[in-house]
Amino acid sequence: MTNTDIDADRLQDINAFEGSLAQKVYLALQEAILSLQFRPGEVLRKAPICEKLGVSRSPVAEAIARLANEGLVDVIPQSGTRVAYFSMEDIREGSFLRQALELASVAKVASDRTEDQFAQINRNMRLQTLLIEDGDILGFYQADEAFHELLMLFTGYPRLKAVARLVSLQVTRARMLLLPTPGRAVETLEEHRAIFDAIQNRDPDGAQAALRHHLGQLMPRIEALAKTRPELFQSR
Amino acid sequence: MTNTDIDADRLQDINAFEGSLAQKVYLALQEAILSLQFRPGEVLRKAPICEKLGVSRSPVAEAIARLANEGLVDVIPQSGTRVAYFSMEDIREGSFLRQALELASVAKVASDRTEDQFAQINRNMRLQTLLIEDGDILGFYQADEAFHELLMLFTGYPRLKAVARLVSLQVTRARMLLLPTPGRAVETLEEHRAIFDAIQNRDPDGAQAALRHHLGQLMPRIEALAKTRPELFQSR
DNA sequence: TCTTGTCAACTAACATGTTAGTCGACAAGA
DNA sequence: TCTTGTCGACTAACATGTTAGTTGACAAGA
Repeated sequence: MTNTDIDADRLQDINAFEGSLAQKVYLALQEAILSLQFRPGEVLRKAPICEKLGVSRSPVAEAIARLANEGLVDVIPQSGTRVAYFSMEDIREGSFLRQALELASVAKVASDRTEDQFAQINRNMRLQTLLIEDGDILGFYQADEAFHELLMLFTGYPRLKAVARLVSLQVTRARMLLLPTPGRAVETLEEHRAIFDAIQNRDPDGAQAALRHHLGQLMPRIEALAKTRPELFQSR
Repeated sequence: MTNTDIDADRLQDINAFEGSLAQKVYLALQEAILSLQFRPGEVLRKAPICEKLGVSRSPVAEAIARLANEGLVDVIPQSGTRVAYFSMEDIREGSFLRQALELASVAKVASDRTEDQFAQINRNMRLQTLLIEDGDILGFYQADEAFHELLMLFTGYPRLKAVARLVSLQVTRARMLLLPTPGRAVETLEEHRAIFDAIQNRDPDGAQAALRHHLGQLMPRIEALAKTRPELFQSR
């Protein structure tokens, strides 16, 4: 356990976020953890965080409690808090849960979609195509996320998106390690198109199959990371 | 909004639970809300709760924050906290999310189950049968829950059960209004048996279909409540 | 070199003090 | 009767004080 570094003050300004102080601190810390600015195993010290952000211990304590609940930090009572290591078990589970939710969503959307909803998905698909044509990988990444969010949004269940995000936070963090490539983007677009076609045809089973294939591409790429970057998966 | 009653001190002793003070208070309050001892619309006052439970405001505040996050209470900032009303939208969503998770689980279990796991499910099924033979409806209710928990447990994903519980808390609360009947218990057992048979035959699709049918029985019965007990679904 | 015991520094958890904002009762006026 | 404005009681959110428990460094002894 030589890796007991202390976190520095590489935190965004708190006012970049909105809500209560606790909410702001929570978002700032989560951002830092998910973007890997805070690395697995690093110790989170409350006092420096309070000082840096200019708030008292209460909102920081509440924020850390939420992060612990999400599994992004490990709290050792009466001792300390550290950024959670990657865990393949957690990531596999998160992937499974997310897939379960998205499969149910896409089936419902394929069945129940309105024409207006379809038009919005269509627009997103054309945007994806456009961004790939321009080689804007980062933009495509965002459109990709928007595509999945649209599917969940159109179920009409407002909490769905938040739940899906919650269960797959570890997956989201792990994805940060996968550098996006043009080749993979093209493949992704094709997989999205298969889902899109099934939705157009109001084919729930086809949409599920296409989505299952799409999401199935992710885990093998993350599994490979466990061997490339073993230090991030340490202990646990 | 004439229904601004104040909550009384009908709370379990805190030491019936374990964990930190905040955890104990959280569990005690959640218990009271889910069991409908605290009724929708009632105002939660911190001071009496602190006094009754013999703790300071900190753990109570943390407990209420968690309940708000789960949607069991509505916090009006700088004003007050009240027990959330039932909302058909919330309940439909919870049911959808739970079904999504359970469908994925049962398919995986039907595919991957070990003989030992099957034996445990088999034992639970025989227990259910036994309890119905004896007319022990309450016991059957618990075995029913254990049946579903086993399915989630055997996926090998430890958070699954907690997530499923989290997303369907409103459904759980609503179920408290459905008085269990011997007739429904017998039907339930038959539906469980269909799932069980598909698991025995390692038939994921069959298991999903059987589970879908089983879970599909619940929502219509809850929908009926919205007309029988409209006061609980008020406003929102 | 390897234990073992002590102790200081640090922490989470809890208690308590403070503040700004909301709500409802009630009175004054129309 | 109905509106309107004031004021006090209450609240969530935040700041700060307190406590008990853990950890790790280090020295004393084997």
